[in-house]
Amino acid sequence: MDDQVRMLAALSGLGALSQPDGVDVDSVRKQQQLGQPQQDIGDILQQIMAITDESLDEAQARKHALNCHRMKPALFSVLCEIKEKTVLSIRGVQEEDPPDPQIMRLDNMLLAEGVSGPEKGGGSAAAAAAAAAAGGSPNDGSIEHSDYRAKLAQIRQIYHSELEKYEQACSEFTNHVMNLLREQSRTRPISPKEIERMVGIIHRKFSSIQMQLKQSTCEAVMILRSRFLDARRKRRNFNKQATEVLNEYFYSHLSNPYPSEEAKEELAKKCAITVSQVSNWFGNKRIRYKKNIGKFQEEANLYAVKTAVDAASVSAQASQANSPATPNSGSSASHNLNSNSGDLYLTMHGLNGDTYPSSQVTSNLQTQADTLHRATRQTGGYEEIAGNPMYPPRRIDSNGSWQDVTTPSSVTSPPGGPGSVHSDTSN
DNA sequence: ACTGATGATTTGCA
DNA sequence: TGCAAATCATCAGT
Repeated sequence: MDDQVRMLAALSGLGALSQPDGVDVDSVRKQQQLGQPQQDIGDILQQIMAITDESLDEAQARKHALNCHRMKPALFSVLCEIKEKTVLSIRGVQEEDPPDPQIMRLDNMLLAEGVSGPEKGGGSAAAAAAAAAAGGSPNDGSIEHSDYRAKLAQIRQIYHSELEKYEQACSEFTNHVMNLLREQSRTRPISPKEIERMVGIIHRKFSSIQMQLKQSTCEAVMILRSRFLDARRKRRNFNKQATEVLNEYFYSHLSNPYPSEEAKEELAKKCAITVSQVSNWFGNKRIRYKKNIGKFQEEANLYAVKTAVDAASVSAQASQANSPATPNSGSSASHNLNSNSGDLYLTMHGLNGDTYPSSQVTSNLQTQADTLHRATRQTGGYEEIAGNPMYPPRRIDSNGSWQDVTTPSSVTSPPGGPGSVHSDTSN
């Protein structure tokens, strides 16, 4: 306690000594020049410090006495000057406070993502971009779109409610501190500038909380976006119809399952997927078929039936239109995606050694296919039915090429032959 | 939770 | 550049 008194006494002296720095202490000097000993100030300070040791009533009485003391204004003025000087020196170091670039960046980002911008629709552009980049069918896109928007709205809501809480807490705390300072300003010198500075400090402290909030919101948006933009994460199986179309093409071009660019485009259109998805599908299919032909044999036979039935019905229609016609006239007439004939039809045709009246073709093919289907189920493997004429066994040659064991590839997939829309035979 | 299927990506090759 | 092969990540059935 005595130390403090000495310090304060010294401080009061400092006020007078600081004269060379241009600090105006006229009032003190006047008091001193008027014969008031400096000791008086020391006494007052001593009394102030002693207040804390006394009971409340006593302190109140002392306080009143001090407030009425004739030296009080002088002391107050000295303290104000000292404080002003200290504050100025602190301000000189700390006060430079340009808008935080980090906050600005976060604000811009939140605005761009539609989190902090005008209500609703702000995030639609980002959502659309995400949905578009994710690819997939239009339906899926819209589902993703709404899903994305819903999640973004959720983030937005959390952000705004947290921001509101933050602002409320900030203003509450500021008010509290301001009231406290105002209250204290009655007993100690606190200038409005000092209050202002204190408010600034509080806001800076709170802005770090605000930055954290903005940062985590940005992170949440980024995670959300990456989830929607990363195609792998949002992988959806193609619908049944699309898979059927692709399989039909694959198995009807088994000797050379490499669709040309045009064929890919047409398949993509038919399946409502992208060309690259078609490429991916064929890439995967080829490799997986090659790895485990037996596993796919049943599937192959199923599609054989399907394509054969289709081909037969097409040829039936054709033969009805032009009476003396062979069954393959219909299928070979068109060798695009709709034909499904490929080398399969030739196989089926050769199987029976003769042409059928068109009305019988379908049922015969179906019967044979059923038998084969059963056989496949019983044997469950490619090896056992390798001799099955429904699908001539394929082998992968040393180059990894697709080759027909029974027929050279030049025969099964001639350029421009039935159902052959080949782009690359080098594989 | 486990597992096989499947669409997408990566890497290396010709 | 297109492909094979390996791998990843998710889906979907159990």
